[in-house]
Amino acid sequence: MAALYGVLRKLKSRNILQFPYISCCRSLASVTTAHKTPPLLYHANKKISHLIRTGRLSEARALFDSMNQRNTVTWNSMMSGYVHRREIAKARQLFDQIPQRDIVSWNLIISAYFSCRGSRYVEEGRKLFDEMPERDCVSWNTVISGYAKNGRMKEALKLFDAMPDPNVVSSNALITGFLLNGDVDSAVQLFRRIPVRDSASLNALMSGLVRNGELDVAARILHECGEGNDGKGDLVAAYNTLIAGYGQKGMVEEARCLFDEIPDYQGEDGNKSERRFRRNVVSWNSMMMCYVKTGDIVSARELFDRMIERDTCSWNTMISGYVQVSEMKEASKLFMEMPSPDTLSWNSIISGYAQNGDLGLAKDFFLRMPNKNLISWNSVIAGYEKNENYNGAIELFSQMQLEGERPDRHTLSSILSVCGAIADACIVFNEMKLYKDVITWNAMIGGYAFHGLASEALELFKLMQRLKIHPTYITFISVLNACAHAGLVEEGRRQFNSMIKDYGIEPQIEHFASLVDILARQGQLQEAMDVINSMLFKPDKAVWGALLGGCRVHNNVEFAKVAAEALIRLEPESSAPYVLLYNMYANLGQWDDAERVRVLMEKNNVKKQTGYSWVDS
DNA sequence: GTAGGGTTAG
Repeated sequence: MAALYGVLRKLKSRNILQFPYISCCRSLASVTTAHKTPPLLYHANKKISHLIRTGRLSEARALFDSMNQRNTVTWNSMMSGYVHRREIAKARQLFDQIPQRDIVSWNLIISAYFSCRGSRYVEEGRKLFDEMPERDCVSWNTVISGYAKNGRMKEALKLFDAMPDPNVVSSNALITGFLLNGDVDSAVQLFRRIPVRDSASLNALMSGLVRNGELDVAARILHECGEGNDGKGDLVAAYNTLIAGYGQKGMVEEARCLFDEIPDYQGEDGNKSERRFRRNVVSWNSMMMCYVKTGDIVSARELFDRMIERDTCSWNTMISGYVQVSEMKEASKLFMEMPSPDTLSWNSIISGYAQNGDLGLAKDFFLRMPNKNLISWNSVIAGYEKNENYNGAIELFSQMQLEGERPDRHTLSSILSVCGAIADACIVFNEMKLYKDVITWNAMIGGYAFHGLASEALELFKLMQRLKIHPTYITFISVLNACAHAGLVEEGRRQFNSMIKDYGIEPQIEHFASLVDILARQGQLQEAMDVINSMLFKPDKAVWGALLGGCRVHNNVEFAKVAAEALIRLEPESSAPYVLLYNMYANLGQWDDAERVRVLMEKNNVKKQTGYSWVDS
């Protein structure tokens, strides 16, 4: 046994036969651990990992704390629970306490740091990687994919060149990274250079190409890889990705063609059936989703009825289809019929009732659901807002934060619109005596800011400060928004700094977006760009949108191009950035550039939405 | 117990 283990170790260090090795090693490891580890400890470890896999982290921790004997596997399992939840401080605490760390302990903590956004974490992860006493290929792959996921391809490539045995996993990570940055050519080139590709290589390439709107390239490569390949089993996932990609763009016919290319065979055929090229659940789900996207609920249902094996996602897709066309009866019928509804199923039903004006049922389901998440709250709050039940929305908004759920931009946009009837909101606010906490203050300030009543928002903020009510990061989003609307550059900067210095609130991406907005609106575009470059966050839609908005007002094509390209990369299907850029070029008489934008839009199959004009903006 | 890839909800 020991000799065999040694041989496998050597193979591993040379990176030969990754997958067989890993599966071999897993079974072997469990055999050896079972031999050496006392049975009680062995079973306790199993239980911890089971609890973590089923999301019962606190139970796992209780068991961990109660154990009087632990080995490194115990520590690592417990750590992995925190890593999964991105609770990095707790993971680190455990890591620092482990009596005997092994490579897995190091790999775990490093992967934790790299999976958090923000360069501070990346640097810490890298520091640990440099410090670790011994590395295996997982360590290298973790760091390379970590850099790639954070868009830092320079470092990723440098490590790729430096690693002792470059392998297919790190190549796949690089492909993903290139495509996150929109670098299609490099991704395709690297893909072609991989000596022995596996199914994940093709899948990484496919999903990236689809995200970048390069459906033609994706289709070509997919068919190239399929030719002369009789073990086509691995291709199904790639087909599924492209089918879904066509669906996103409403190209149902192309999707259906691909779907029909996969042999229609369902059910068991006894031996090694998994490796055969045939439709699986995901293929059916993806095709169904294409129909749902275009509102063709009949065709979707046809597929649903033909499926022999349905999973939760099949049910959810079908339910969301009925919700979309407001057939709540059928939606809830399926919900009742389905074997085990998950959080997503509940959320679909709740948002369905909420959107269709049945707040009572929406709230009923909401109260009954077992595991609420942020989207559950957002769905029901959005429902109250759309149905003009403002008090209800604000009440839920408060309740949500009392239960420790942190609002995001979806929540905020509902709650800001809630203050749509600003006079009503004001009355409600003044009448609230008992329940006026920081959250209601936030809602009110946000309401003023949203309606461009900047001085009212800032006044209220000052009053709040005088009353010694501690503002939160949400308060500052509204305050900064108010400054943006009122064109108060200096005030905005001052508030941004005061938030950090006086209140110790770390700026989030929303605050940066506001700051960029403030500067860009006043034409300080270089300063706005400097802010973007200085952020630890990867700029998102709001940030680039703010910059683009400023560019438009101040007719700055140079920065507009940068912002529009970034937006197109983030949301290739949205027509707004194309139209904006087109109009700017047209205004300046740069017709060649304008035409290029129009062609690009056509190539990406983006439909111009009503409400945007080619001529006037 | 650690690294890369496919479908669904606000």
